[in-house]
Order: sequence, then structure tokens, then C-alpha cells
Amino acid sequence: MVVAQLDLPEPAALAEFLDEQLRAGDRLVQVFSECEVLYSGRAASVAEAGDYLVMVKQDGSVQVHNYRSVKPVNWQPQTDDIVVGVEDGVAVLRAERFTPSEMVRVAFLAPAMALAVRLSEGGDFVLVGSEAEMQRRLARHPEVVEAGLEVLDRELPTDVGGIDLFARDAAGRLVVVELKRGKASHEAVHQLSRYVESVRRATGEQVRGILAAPSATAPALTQLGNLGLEFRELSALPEVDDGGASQPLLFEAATS
Amino acid sequence: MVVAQLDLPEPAALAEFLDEQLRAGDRLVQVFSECEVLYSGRAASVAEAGDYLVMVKQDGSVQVHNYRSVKPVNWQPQTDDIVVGVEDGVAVLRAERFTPSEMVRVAFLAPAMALAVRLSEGGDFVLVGSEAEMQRRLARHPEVVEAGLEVLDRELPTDVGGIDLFARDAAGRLVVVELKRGKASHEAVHQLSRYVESVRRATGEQVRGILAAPSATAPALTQLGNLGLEFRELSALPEVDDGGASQPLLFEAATS
DNA sequence: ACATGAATATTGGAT
DNA sequence: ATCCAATTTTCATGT
Repeated sequence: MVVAQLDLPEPAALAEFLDEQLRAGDRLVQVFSECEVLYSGRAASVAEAGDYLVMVKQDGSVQVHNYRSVKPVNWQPQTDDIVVGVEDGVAVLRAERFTPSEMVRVAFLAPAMALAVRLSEGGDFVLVGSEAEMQRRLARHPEVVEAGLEVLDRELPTDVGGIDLFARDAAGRLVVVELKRGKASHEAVHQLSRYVESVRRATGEQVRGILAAPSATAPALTQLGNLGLEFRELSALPEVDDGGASQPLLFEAATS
Repeated sequence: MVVAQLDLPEPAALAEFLDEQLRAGDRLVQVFSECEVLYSGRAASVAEAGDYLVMVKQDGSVQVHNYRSVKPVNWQPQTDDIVVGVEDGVAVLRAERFTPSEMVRVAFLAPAMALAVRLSEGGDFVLVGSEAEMQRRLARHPEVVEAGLEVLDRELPTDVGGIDLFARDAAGRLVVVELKRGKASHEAVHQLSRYVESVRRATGEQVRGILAAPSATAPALTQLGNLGLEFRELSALPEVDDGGASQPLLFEAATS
């Protein structure tokens, strides 16, 4: 897995190492070093001399990490061109992206270590609890939202966006359902309100609006009430009820 | 900078290494290994056996990277508790976060290498081209938006959100300005529309709405026209005009 | 702790 | 290529 390693390299040696390992195109390359980082593109930034981990993945994506947080200090998704060289006696990496036009430049002021690693493509990845899944589930079992609900459409496009679930209730009224997998904010209420308004205009019928989410912020609930809309508490990760013989949630998902 | 390294460790040795290095609390720890990763919390996921880079930073944040993309496959911001052990002859790391209640579990099936690194806190970081900066600039130079504009307020709260810039035009009409540092979508138009409506209701006056952004999507522009709102093309990274003696943008920023 | 909103958001999907 | 919407969004900020 670890293809090559270079400890305390001289600038020229580091540049050569990076050039060779990046050119191979099938490895992840890392450098631990005191660095100076410039970024220019959608925005622009300078990170003055400090210790960073610089990582270039197989797809040309670049990330510069510091000692804390999940997010890198500097990054660049899938770059199109990477050039390595020695400038003013310092190894330098320049990664460029064409659309949008962007650039990151890392100067390795005091490299401690460089590493090249091959990571094979890896096995299956299954995620449970997405909004898409929640939508599929409710389309199949609309009674979870409300008894007697009949789903007419999913992702129905309107002039102001797509309606998650479009349905008719037991009394024959049209219903717009907006789903959120996490706590719903007032933005979700505005979204729902727009959809309801749009359907009212288009059909002339009376239209109900339901916000379905595990929870909602207090302002969102207030606003919902003011607009005559409804809230339905619904988890994205439902309790699996299989009569006591409980199965791990992910086993369920993987085999369904 | 590199504190410790362990090549092709046995499970017990890896567990001991991780325990010791993580307990120190002042280093970034990495493991390159074939792994199996479980996540459970806001959602839930399983990554079946595959090669990954697992990184635990000094703040307890965890990220599991595969061979591509900037975003990790699995992650966990600033965890509260990390436990390492050997289970079924395999070294296992379990990181837990309390709010929200979340957990990542990594089983190191075939560890190739483990690394402990100290990254010092690093130097200054300056970013240019944020929306906040754009807002400050326009508040000082509202004529960039429109001649004769007088700014009344910034981040003015309404019942439906905060107005970026609130102003009065040369003709004495109220103006709501919505800023976007990137291409504006129809969501930005809806936002602006809500603000304008809210101010109209509150004041009874006539109110103009201006969307100021470097560009906007075609649907956004159409909608803007339909609602009687205006578009003003404005970059978040303005051309620096200093009479020909052009300076690098970031030098400007760093010294101002 | 909660709510809000920006972000160099990134990423995947649809058109 | 463009547009759109989700995201385990993360993160900083204000209350």
C-alpha cells in the first residue's frame, strides 16, 4: 500500500519525488511540511508559514490540512494540471483547475516527510437515512404521514421548484409535503409555502401543506402556524419494528 | 514534526500505538489500512472492506478518506471520546460525539502504516472575496451599486430574515439589496422578494429590490424580471484600480 | 444550547 | 455545460 517514503528531503529531492509519484497517476501523495499556501480563484487567500499536511489524491484533488477540524484550510476539487518545481531553493507545487479557473500554490519551506500510497477502490458503501430514501419510503407508505393519503407524484416540478411529495388526502384535498431529514428551519417553511401557493394558483383548488421532519426550530413552527401549514414529526431513520426480533438497521437496508 | 511511525503493525501493536499517540492529545494520527467503517448517528452507514486513510486530528475530529475527492467517505467533527482496542484479533478505533449522539467505528483489517505527527498552530490566514467583505465594501461605497444610493443599514433583521443592505435611492425610494458572492440562483430571488414584500408591508412605501452578484442563472433572471426586481452585476473580487501600479490583491488586503 | 446563514461549499443527478 | 437540491453538510457567529 505504501509505495514510497522520503524523510527530511532536500528541495530538489522532494520535487523529483512529487513529480514522479504524481505522474504515476495511481497514488495518493502526502507531504508533511512547513508551508506557505496561496489560493486564487473564486476567492483568494494566503496562509503564511506554518505546519500543514498537503494531500493530493488520485483524481488530482488537493487538500491542505492543519492541526484541527475536518475541513482543510485550503483545497481544490479535481484539478486539471499539477506542476512541481524548485523556486528560490524551495520545492513548490502548483495545482490548477480550468472551470472555474482556480489555482493553489504550495511552497514546502521545511518538508519533514513525503509519502506515496496506493489506495485500491474499496468495497461497497451503503448509507441509510437520506432524504431520498425517506421520500421513497413515504411514497410506498403514505399512511405514515397521514391515514388515507394517496400519493400523486414525487419531485413534481413547479415554477418555483420541485415538490417532494404531491398527494390527495382522504377528504379529496390536494396536499403538498415537504421533507427534511434533519431539523427543519424557517427556510423549509418558506419553500413549502411557495409550493402551496403555486399549486393553489395553478389549480384553483384548496391546498394543504405539510412539513414532515424529525423536528423544527421554534421560529419555523411559529411561521408554519401563521401560514396555516402543518407539521408532521417523522424520522429519517425509522425505528424498525419487526415484532421484537430486532435486526440491525443497516442489515435491513443492505438486504432490502 | 513526525513523532512516531509504525510499519505493518500487528493488531496489538497498532492499538497500543494509537492509544498512546491519541492520549498525548497534541498530535495528528494517521493509519493507512484496509478497513471496515461503521457510522451511526444523524444517519448510518457501512463501508465494506477497502483501503482507506484514517486521520484523527488534535481536536478529536476523525476523517476516513478513500482514493478520490476532497470530501472524506466518513467523518466526525470534534469527537468527545475515542477508544482503541483489539476485537476478534483486529485493532478497532471507536470515536464518539455526544451532541448530536454519533459514533464512528473503524476496524483496521490490514494496517500498512501508522503515523503520529505534530502540526504546530501555523501562521496568519487571510481570505479575500467573502460575502461579508463585499458587504463592508458596498456599505462604504454604495455608489458602486448605484449612484446616489445612501445606505441605511446592514444585516437589518426582518420577520423573514436579515437584509444584506438596506438603502434609499436618489429618488428617495427604499431599496433592499441582496448580495451573493457567486452565481445567484432562484433561491436568492425568492429571498430578495420576501424581504421586499416584508418592508413594503411594514412601511407602506414603495420598495425596490436589487440582486447584486457576479452573475445569475437564467431562471433566476427571468423570475427577477417577473417580480419587478433588478439585477446588478458585481464581483466579490473587485478589480483593484490603483492607477496602473497594480498590486497583488492579497498584498492590498494584508496591509489594509 | 439554539438559531442563522455563508461557504473557494462539494457532490451527484437531471436536463 | 447548466441548473438544482441534498449534505452525517461544516463552521463561525450571535443570542
